[in-house]
Amino acid sequence: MIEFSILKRSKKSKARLGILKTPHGEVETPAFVGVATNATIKALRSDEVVRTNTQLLISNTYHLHIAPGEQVLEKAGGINKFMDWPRPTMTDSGGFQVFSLGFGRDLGVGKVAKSFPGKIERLVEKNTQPNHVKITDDGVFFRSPLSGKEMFLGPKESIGIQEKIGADIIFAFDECTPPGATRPYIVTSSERTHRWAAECLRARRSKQALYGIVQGSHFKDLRQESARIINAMDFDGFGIGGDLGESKIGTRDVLGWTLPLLSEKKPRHLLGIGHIEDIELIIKQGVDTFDCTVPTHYARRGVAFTSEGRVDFMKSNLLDDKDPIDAKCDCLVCKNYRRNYIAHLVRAQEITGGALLTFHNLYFFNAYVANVREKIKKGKL
RNA sequence: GCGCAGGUGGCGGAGUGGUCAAUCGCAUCAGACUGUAAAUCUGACGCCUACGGGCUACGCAGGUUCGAAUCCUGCCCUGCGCA
Repeated sequence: MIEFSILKRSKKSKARLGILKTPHGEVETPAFVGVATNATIKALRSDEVVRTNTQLLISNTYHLHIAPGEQVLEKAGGINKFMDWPRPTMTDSGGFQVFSLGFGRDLGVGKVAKSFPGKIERLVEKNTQPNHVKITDDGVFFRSPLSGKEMFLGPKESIGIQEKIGADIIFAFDECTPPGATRPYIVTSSERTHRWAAECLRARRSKQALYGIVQGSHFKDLRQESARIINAMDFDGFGIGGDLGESKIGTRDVLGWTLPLLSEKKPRHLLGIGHIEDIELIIKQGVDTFDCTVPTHYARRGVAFTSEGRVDFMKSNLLDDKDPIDAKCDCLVCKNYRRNYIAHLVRAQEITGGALLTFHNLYFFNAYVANVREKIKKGKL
């Protein structure tokens, strides 16, 4: 059960300022969503995550089903109580794992094609299957990369698991299609995703908000068709998933084709996109929420995002640097710690290094988006 | 002093006659990362290079051999044991 209200529509772009009300409180949109795949922002306590001003978290059906199992979360009283997180939550359906453990793994790529120049030498043709995942009309057979155990996830299974996990917002089970998939592949895959979307709606018993996911890769007509089909169903909001083209322009185009076809009254979530340089671009197209692993993931690799760009704390010259991570940041880490110490921790592989950078990066991303909201409010964006 | 073990690239440590500029790990350097198989992965890592290759190297100095990090002799050094 959610309520979404739009406070302001930009005159300069398709950006909108809104409030998303959930059983666990309100979210000011546009909002960054922290990725807590395994019911945690890796390296941080939930109370610390609150202090990064993260408003909303997304966890993962596939991972929590494998361990500890959704029953554990159900018995714990739902994911909020389980992880002592007081604010709103989402769960992804496992649709991304169809890709990441399937073609993504085979091809050695992520969902953003341009990140892997020259790597996608093999097109994914219709009727081909990935090596470690089997996609059928009813759902997907996975083999856990950790245990090797086989499991099946389809629309009904995903919804059943997500209901037990108990997030405020859940997603329809879809196939996140790989970059390099041919048009015939996308046609077949999208049809299946649409069928699954309808099944997810039928399967839902809870009062959780359910978002349908638009696919269609970088093909304009397929994206538009998918948007129309998903929009016609009784979803509470929308996810935009899959391959978003080979450049920022591609991403802008896909959103430009898709979002105007979706009901204005319902929130739109862009799945898995959000480098700093993407944020204004996607918000200007009318995205309300978006999640991205980048701030947390890069933090554990020793990279901080700052007002001056990325800073790699593995570089030895930072051992002599007595400045904070970002002089313009007022997060707890920037107030209390200097670069030389963090560089030492990162280089010595001390977990505290990753934790401090995770805190800063999340704070920085949230502050960045808060500033974008401010710009919309002031009519600057 | 005697006995035993050993001295290999920044470090640890393989190799014990040719396929060795020398497995591997660490460190170092560079790159990647967008609904997290991810505190991960990839590459470089003696010197020079017109990228074909060339040069110097396995404690030091000699020797044996077509050929030595690998065998022999002497020396130096380290650890352990016994005096």
